[in-house]
Amino acid sequence: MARKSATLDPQRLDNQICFAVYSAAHAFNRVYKPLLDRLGLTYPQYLVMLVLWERDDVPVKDIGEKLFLDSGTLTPLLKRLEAAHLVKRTRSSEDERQVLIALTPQGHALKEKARSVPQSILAASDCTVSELVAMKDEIVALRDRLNAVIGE
Amino acid sequence: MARKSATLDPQRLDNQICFAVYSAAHAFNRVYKPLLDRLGLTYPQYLVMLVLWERDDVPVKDIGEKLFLDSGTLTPLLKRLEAAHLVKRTRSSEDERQVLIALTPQGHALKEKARSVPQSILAASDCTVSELVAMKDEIVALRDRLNAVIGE
DNA sequence: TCACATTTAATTGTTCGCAATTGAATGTAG
DNA sequence: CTACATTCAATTGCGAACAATTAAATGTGA
Repeated sequence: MARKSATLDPQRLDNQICFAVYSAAHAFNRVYKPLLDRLGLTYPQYLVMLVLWERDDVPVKDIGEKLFLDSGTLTPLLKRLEAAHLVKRTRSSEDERQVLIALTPQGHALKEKARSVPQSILAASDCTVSELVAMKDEIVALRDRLNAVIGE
Repeated sequence: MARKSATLDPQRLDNQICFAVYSAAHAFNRVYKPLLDRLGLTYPQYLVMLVLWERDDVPVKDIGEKLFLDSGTLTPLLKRLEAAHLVKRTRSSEDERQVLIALTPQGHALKEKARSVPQSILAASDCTVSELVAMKDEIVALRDRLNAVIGE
């Protein structure tokens, strides 16, 4: 068996894009932590709030589709947000299977307090906005190709 | 307040690179799942095995530094790998604080069975090796910049 | 040598993330 | 209208991930 050079060996940790993505996600999480602690949010909770700040009063399913999460993750998370008085959960009267998530006044107000978060992340990233946008678009395209394979 | 256009609003979910990375990591995990199920590994366990296939008989701390994980994550994970007879955990005689992780024969043998995993991922990614390598390098550079900020 | 700090893994408690299942509501084919 | 299938949220169980703490071993300075 021909020994592959280390820089090409596909079974080597440092050659795997998945590990790059995995470890970058954790690095982001650690940068976010102190910023979100001040808001009383975890990172996944922050993502849910981002969704709700764009459009309020949405069923759990819609949040799940945007974030690629299921009810097993969202139900307890949303209950914690409700316990923190940031959202209200009400069963839809039109379709009683659905639970609608609406922001409370405190939930709305938190958007202002969170306004500085993205620029702090940009600073920590230490690169230009256009570079980040380009990377983001590439990563999203890769993610969507991966998700397409899963759907088969 | 001037309303920002949606494509520039930094508080919008789809404009955030962190969400791109976060959701791509989950997409990778879902692609890996059926492949790793056949090996009896979870994705983090697979990462540990990748480390050990490169260098055996290493302390927990070294694994943690490579994967950016701490003992709170690794200790129970390594105990599960030990229960699956893939590794052996022995306290170092030179430095009794350290626990050395060594592959069992089954652990070594699993490397062959795992050989096809990277190419399956490459196929699912649906892009060229050079594109993936370029993206990987960009993401690693970003990760390292983020980790540098954390260390301050 | 002795006191003190550092290193290392383990432990505890909380929160994600997902598979699998459940149960209720809704949609649909005959 | 009645079966049957589908949709949706909730639940259960397991495996990460991490903060905070603990305990033991080792290193260091006076």
